[in-house]
Amino acid sequence: MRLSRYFLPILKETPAEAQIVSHRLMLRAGMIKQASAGIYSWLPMGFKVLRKLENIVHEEQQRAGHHPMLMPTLQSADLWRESGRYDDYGEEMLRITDRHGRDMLYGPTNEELITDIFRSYGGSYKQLPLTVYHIQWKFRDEVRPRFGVMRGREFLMKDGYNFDLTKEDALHSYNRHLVTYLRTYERMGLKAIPMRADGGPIGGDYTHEFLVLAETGESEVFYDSAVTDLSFDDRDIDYNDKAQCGAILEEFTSKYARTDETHEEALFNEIPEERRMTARGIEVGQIFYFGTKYSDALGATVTDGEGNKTAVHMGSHGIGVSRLIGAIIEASHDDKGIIWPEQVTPFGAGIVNLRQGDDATDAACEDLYAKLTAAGVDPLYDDREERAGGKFASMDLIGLPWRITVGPRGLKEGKVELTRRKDGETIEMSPDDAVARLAEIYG
RNA sequence: CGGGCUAUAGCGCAGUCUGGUAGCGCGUCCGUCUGGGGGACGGAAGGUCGCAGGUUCAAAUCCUGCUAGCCCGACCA
Repeated sequence: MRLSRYFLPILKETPAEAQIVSHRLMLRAGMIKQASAGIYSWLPMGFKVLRKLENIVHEEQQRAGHHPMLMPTLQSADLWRESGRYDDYGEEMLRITDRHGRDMLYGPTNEELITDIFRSYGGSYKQLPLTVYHIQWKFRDEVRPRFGVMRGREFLMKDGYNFDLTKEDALHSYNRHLVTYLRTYERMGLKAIPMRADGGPIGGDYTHEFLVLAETGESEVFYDSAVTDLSFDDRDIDYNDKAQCGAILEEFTSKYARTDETHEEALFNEIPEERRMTARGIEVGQIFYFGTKYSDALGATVTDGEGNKTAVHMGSHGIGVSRLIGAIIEASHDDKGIIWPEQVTPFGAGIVNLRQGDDATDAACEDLYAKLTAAGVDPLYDDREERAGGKFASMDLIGLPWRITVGPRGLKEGKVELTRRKDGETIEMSPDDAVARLAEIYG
């Protein structure tokens, strides 16, 4: 992409409403624009990152055999009356009346709808196990939306639902989801720690939240430092292997790690003192096993091998996809701007032309742009009539992991500079070497 | 939902107390010089001062009502 042709409204000054760093940087980097309280438009670069996150979620869900689908944002109140949650959910649920006077709602989650779908076609245990999911906009009418996309009212969430014949099978689904989540967050360059959680309005005894450690996190967390040493490292997983998934759950959840909601001081104090950590975290996902709560309420049954009707065991699992962008920025930035992990960066590298209009420099940049594009690096070429300082500041702000700096001085020696955003490390090399290097990084 | 606050040009702000022809910085557009970390100079465009009503010869400014947004707390993916 040529920056001169892109829609990237970079702000030099911070809009007054933004308090936390991810919100400020997202506004300044031209990723989002507030439409009303807690509701945002996603501008091209923000949308690009959002799509990348969605893709990672899709890939990891489908790798585990979960099926993508799409349910509507608007739902009928009838289903929610049937489950009893129409009244329980309270003011957070946005209620709407259509022209016929029918009560509708903008879905805050989809347990009812998916259970209704399942029961409509259900019947045999032979269909099980089944896990379906979708990535769809949700609405929760927060009393006080804030922090940009971190606590919006409208937000993009991946929510998945598993249907199993027995509790044992459903717990395997639970474990399997934990594994997919570990891998998903790792692929986004995030360290998200599973912590024992509270069921909340969705309910259920088995539930873990995934938290990204960050100073601005909304939850206070308590954990054994041994959990942050754990690393998933792209293991080869057989998602049907109950023992393997169970072992991973055991490995990642047996150490103490809890939010303030479930924290128990006595248990915490059993950890050796030097490993007792208190910090703040951003919740980016949660998994639940809630048994037959919804299948009982809504009559979602299957016929088992002996001809008896039995309620299916269910679980649900969510990832706050739009919130993740905020979480990634909170976890990865400096005073100059965002520092994107390579896995989710909107563009693989930036090309900074220090002397726009100089024939040799322009030609070198064009050549780099073409080669990087061909190599799949997806470069952003800053071809604006700007001075060097402005271009550097813009690149630092939007936070692409790599920058190629092209100027007449270096070109005389046949060199450009390759700079890593994370630490500013700069190496001079030939343009072709820079292309090869980036092609390898993103290959 | 309790408490606090804000609304003036695309963004950040001053002007409001004490009513009298709406300003600054950044950004934008044009030109010249410049050219490796937000450069200089010259010129230009851009505002029913959140909305409605009232007081007044005169309202961004005073009064009333409304709307939107922000912050702290309680609550939440």
